[in-house]
Amino acid sequence: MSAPAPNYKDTVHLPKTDFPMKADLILREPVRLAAWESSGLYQKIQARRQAQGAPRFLLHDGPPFANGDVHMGTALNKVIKDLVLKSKTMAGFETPYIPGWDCHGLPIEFKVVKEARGLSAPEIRRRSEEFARKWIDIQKASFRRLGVLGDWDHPYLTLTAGYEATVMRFFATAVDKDLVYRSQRPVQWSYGAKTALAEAEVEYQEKTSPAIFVKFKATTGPVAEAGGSFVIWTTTPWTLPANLGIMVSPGFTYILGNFTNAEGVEETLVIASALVESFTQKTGFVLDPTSAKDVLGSALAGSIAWHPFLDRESRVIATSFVTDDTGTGQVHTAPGHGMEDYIAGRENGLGLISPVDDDGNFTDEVGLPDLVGKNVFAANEPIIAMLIASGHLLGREKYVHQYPHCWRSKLPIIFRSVPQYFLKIDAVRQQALTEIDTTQWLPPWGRNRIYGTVESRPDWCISRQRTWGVPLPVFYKEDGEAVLDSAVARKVADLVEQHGTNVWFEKTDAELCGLLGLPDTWTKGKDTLDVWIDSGCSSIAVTEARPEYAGNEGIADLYIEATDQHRGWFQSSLMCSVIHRGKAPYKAVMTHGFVTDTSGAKISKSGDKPINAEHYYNKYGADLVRLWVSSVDWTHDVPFSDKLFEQNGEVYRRFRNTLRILLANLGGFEASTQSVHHDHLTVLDRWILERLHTVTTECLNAYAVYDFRKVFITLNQFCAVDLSALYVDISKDRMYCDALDSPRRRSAQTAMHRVLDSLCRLLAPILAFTADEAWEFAGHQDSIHEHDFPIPDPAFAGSTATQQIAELQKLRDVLMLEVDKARKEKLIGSNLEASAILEVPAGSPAAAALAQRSDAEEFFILSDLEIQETATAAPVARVTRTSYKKCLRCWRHLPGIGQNTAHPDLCGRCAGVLA
RNA sequence: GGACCCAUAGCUCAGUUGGUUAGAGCACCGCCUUGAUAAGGCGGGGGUCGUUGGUUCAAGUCCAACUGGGUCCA
Repeated sequence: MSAPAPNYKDTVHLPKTDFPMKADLILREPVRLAAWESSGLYQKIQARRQAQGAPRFLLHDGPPFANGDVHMGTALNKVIKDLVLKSKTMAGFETPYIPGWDCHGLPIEFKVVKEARGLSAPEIRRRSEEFARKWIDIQKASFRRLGVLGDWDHPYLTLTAGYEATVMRFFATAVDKDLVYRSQRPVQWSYGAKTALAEAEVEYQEKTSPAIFVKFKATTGPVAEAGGSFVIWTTTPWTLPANLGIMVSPGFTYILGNFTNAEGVEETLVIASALVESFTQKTGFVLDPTSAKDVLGSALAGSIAWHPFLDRESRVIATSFVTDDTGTGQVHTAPGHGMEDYIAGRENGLGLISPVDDDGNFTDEVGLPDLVGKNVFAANEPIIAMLIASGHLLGREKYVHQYPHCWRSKLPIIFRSVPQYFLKIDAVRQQALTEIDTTQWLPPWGRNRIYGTVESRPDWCISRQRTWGVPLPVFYKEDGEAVLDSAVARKVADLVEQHGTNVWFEKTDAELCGLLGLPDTWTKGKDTLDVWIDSGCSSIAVTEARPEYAGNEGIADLYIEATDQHRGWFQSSLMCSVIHRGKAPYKAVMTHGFVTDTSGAKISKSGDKPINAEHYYNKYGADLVRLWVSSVDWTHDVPFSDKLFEQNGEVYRRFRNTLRILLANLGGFEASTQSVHHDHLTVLDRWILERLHTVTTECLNAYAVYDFRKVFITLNQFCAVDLSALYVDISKDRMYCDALDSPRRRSAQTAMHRVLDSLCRLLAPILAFTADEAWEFAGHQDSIHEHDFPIPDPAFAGSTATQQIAELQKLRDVLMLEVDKARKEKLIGSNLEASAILEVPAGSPAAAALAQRSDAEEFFILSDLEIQETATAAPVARVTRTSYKKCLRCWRHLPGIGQNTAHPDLCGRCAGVLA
């Protein structure tokens, strides 16, 4: 007879929102991005700050090389920059961002030349530019897709005429300051790429070299008087034809004595005393102790020895370059083939021989007809054979060491002397070092990295024998004399600014001289400038020149690149800036680690499979990539794997669902008219706002020091622990079942509204798309990115509610343990079916926290709770199944159900709501 | 060989100026929930904090050495 129970579900205020649970980032992000771009979001953001007269924060973009896809390392770099910019923006700064690309250089030219041999210089350059522009477009699309905001329509490119002219004018400045010279000097030469290489273009790889002990007959000095020979040890036999000397250490003690090997060969030799034992071990020559005599290195210096296979003397000199860890304590010196050899040779007037051509083959100058035209490494064995034949080889071994290789051709480099142009580093070194110490380095150990590099770096070889680059603006007279004239360089720069650098390559010598008003017999140089000069000039060509940056005088607040740039761009920028304006181009420099595999080994390097960023933003969405970046410790290398990346999917879902439930609970809430004054908020609401105050403060502090990981962790825990597990769960009863405008419900909505607003703002730099989406569903017409970070509300700076809730949480833990036992014993199912007795020590803080019984019941999400103050030392809980009836609307089991005749199945509260 | 960095749960990491029983997220196991549901809640297992010494009433935390991993430079 009884009528079916009314369906009370329709009377409950369930959360309601159109904000989708499923993110569909791959579909939604591009739509939002298009809206940002078509509305000119970046420009609006900057314009707003300009109108406010906001302070400027200038992040100068380091130009990635326009070559290849955006891999996770590139994405890491760009997203970190964007996190900095977005957070600085929201913290109140004007943050103009002009992205750039490094366009010239060997890697591009290498690919172009590989595809087609025998191209003319202008054609190589045309194809190189096409190649660079293709990759700029591809990379640009990736960076935009990742949500990086900036002036993408007006980036800076090092290949534009204006930029190239600036580079030439910088060269002119250096000439004016007498910092440029031309010299035959050993340079690191790649015969694979046929060019000199910069420090940063060299990578060390393991190589096995033939190490040999070679006898040099003494002709004068103490060794000659004993009828003996000097002995050198070298891993580069091919440099012996260029030998002009033997270095010894003046302080070492040398043993001069008779040595005999197993075959009975007897030699009178001189060996550093510390190395006699290893010499014997490696060559089999044993010293006869009775013949041994000590000679000090300083006594050997000045002797003359004779070259083992050329009709030439080799002078013994004393230097500080000799070590006693390997070899014989006597160092083969070929000034044309090594930096230390060169310095020693110059100081001692040895002269210089460098009989090797661009291809790494011996020239006529080598003095041995059989070797002419042979690659130097292929000449090692013939030279060794010759030494054996003449009896000059005392021993040989295979020697495995780290040897410098060309970063492009992967071939071992050689030291070779060719006429090159150099920048005098000594003239600016002290200033550069001083500037390093006025710069802030993040992390701090970066200071030592660059300081050491700058302290020890030799003069900067700035010429390259390449085509795809800025021409080195020098001419040569008929007799070959180079004209280093800043006025000429500036004229070339003006010409280039008008017509582009191709004019240099397309015009004949005579045409060019005509255009520049030079004698028509002069010829143009064939070198280009090192690309590190290009990018090193960006503070002149961009930071100082772009109107957006006017007023900064070329000094940026921050540079951000990977840690390898300490010896790359950070250094070249510093040197160029010190030469140009006597100051560092940056106030602070931040470096991040490399993306590595999970074992810590470098990936995203040529040779290994690069991890393409496109794969990840197309599969998971840009916000997932951004979230991953924010979760990572950029001060060290960043391990990466699919599994690690996907771990963040769970975190993302938590953020999204937290935003969603807040939005859903706020449906129909008018904050301006329906908010509850903070004096009338419930303890629970007060508590979450106190937590929000703390979280906001922590996040703002973390953003200020670029500690995005701290923001990530703080917000994740706030959402997971405070909001999801506690606040949202606990407030459900009043949100769903109270009257729409009950004070407790409005109190919760007041708090939730604030939490949502702050959460969107704090998340915005990281979840650029999702935070904006939530912002839209919260009823805003504009973008979250046009707003500021939340300001912590001092009304919630205290901790009265926090302390009270902390007590309740402890009691909750005790209760939940028992509730869970009861559930596992099938005594109850839902927590609301429990009847709990909680004993707390009388007079304890816990007892005080329970003073508001209804708050406590709500907090524990229990309907039948009895509290007893007892003499127990610690709180104790007991749980049974409740005997109360269930209210069919709010599902709590309460006394008094059935008393309302209109709604016999409802509790008093619910009946009241429906009345 | 030189300089620097790192070492805490299966994974990624927190652990403030040394001070109760070392925490979080993810993963895993069990239960509840169908009114956040391609969600949510509760409970659980799991760590001799790289090793060995030292300072201290007290060390994951400070010092030294060592081991392992990494980066840069020779």
